[in-house]
Amino acid sequence: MGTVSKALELLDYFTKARPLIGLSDIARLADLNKATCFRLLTELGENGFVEQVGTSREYRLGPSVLRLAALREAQVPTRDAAMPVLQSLAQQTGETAHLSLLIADILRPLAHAYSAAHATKVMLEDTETLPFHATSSGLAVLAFQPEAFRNAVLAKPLAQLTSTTLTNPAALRARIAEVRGLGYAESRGGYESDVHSMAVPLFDALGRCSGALAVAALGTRMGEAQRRMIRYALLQAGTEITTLWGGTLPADIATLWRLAA
Amino acid sequence: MGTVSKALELLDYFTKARPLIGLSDIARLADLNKATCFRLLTELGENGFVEQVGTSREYRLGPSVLRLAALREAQVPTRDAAMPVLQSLAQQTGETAHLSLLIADILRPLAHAYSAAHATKVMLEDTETLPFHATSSGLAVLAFQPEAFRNAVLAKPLAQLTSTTLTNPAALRARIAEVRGLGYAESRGGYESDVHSMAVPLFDALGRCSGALAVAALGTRMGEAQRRMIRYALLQAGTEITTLWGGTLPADIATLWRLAA
DNA sequence: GGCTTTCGGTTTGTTATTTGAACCGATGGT
DNA sequence: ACCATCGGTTCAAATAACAAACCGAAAGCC
Repeated sequence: MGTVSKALELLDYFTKARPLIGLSDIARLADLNKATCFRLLTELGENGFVEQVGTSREYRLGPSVLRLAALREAQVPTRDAAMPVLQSLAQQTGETAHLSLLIADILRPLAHAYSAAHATKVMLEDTETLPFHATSSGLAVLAFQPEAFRNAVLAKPLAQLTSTTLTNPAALRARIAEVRGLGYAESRGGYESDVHSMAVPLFDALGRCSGALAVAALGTRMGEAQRRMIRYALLQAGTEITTLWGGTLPADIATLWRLAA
Repeated sequence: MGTVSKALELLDYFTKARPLIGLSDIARLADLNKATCFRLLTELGENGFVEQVGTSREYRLGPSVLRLAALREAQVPTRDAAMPVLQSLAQQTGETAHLSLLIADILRPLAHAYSAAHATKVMLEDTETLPFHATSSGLAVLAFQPEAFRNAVLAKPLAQLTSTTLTNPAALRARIAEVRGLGYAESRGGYESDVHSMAVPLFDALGRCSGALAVAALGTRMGEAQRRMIRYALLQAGTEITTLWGGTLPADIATLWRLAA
């Protein structure tokens, strides 16, 4: 791995739960030599990607990322464009809606919207990564990736997150094929035991699947009628976001979604 | 300069006016060998910091920056916290308000707000960098930096942007000392000949000046009464934003502002 | 159609940067 | 007084980055 990747990877260790990291800590996390790590952090710091704070000299993300993100959104309004649709999806379904993006081969939540309809709702403030095999978003994305990508994901160890998580590669392949045939994915307690969710893939301008849109609800609320309602709202919202992104639905998906709606 | 800095610098060549850049172009811009540049871009791409688009394989900023910016704002709500104040400042003064941040020794606009009061207003959609010597924001920030920083800035060539731009280092030093004594800065056509502006410095939690808040108006509208009104609104808004950032005004500035208000 | 330029991308041997272990002084807990 | 750990530094050894030349494809241009 190149030096640049090592430096950029350091940025990935900052999360909501761990916003400040000391030199020794981050060196351990990244499995890098402390001196190397120091040099990388210094260089990141000189460019405003991290900054040091307080007397303990811990590092945190710097202001440079703000400028870049603003620029990216100005060019490709991914988040801003999707946000209203996401909010209306949450309100329509009365459940938690969230949108995730495939970034550097990892599926990451980008935005979420909650509904006020129920006192109990699925929260995902601190989720950093969505496992492909255990979430509806992951399955939806996986179903529309090149075979090579799927193989790479299924070749890695698959965590048994709950008692119902599917971890058998062969079984997952069958499941994914099914998702591809339906045009949407469903997960019943595969990520957290009492959460059910449904997701649809989202596509970019070249027809590649670049993310997923999902609705997550307590399993106890997921009756057949509710499921049908959510599926309908998801297909609508998925079409809308893909359109807003200037994306194109693959013809077969477009057909599937039209029939299901 | 280290490899990491070179890679990060590449990201800085993307601007609103130049959102897509080809390999050869960016190599020329950065004055790097094409092979080197290619490797850096590839590595940035693998981490989602840039992506290639279209048949011409040009590069643009990738989605990774979104995630990092969201994280940064969650930890240090710089932009989100300041935005409402900025908007109210624009509305109050009837002119264009903008906020800039000192990032890696460069003063960059982070956000701006327009007023609907006049059909003619100062636009700064495409401004990427604010020259320290020729803008009120620049002077305000410069006045409250360590001496070494000031020296470094004044040692570089200073562009004569308009007929009234001050470029003489000695004269600028006197001007900056004056700004330090007043607690705010003013520029009359130093950046664009028909634009006058006033700015106040903003401070972080350690009392370091980390940015500036400014109001820019057409010079023809900048009478004495208008200037007094804008100065008052600026001091209020500057205090407010510094407070929102968890920053502390240096005692002398706090006194100056109290007296001026 | 053929000539030239420029594009994104690749290859190569040489060179300079990155690396890791050991080392500092400071700090804090026992 | 001791030990562990912190952020940061040093320097020889190892590795990754570099520049130049090259490639096929596409785009002007005659």
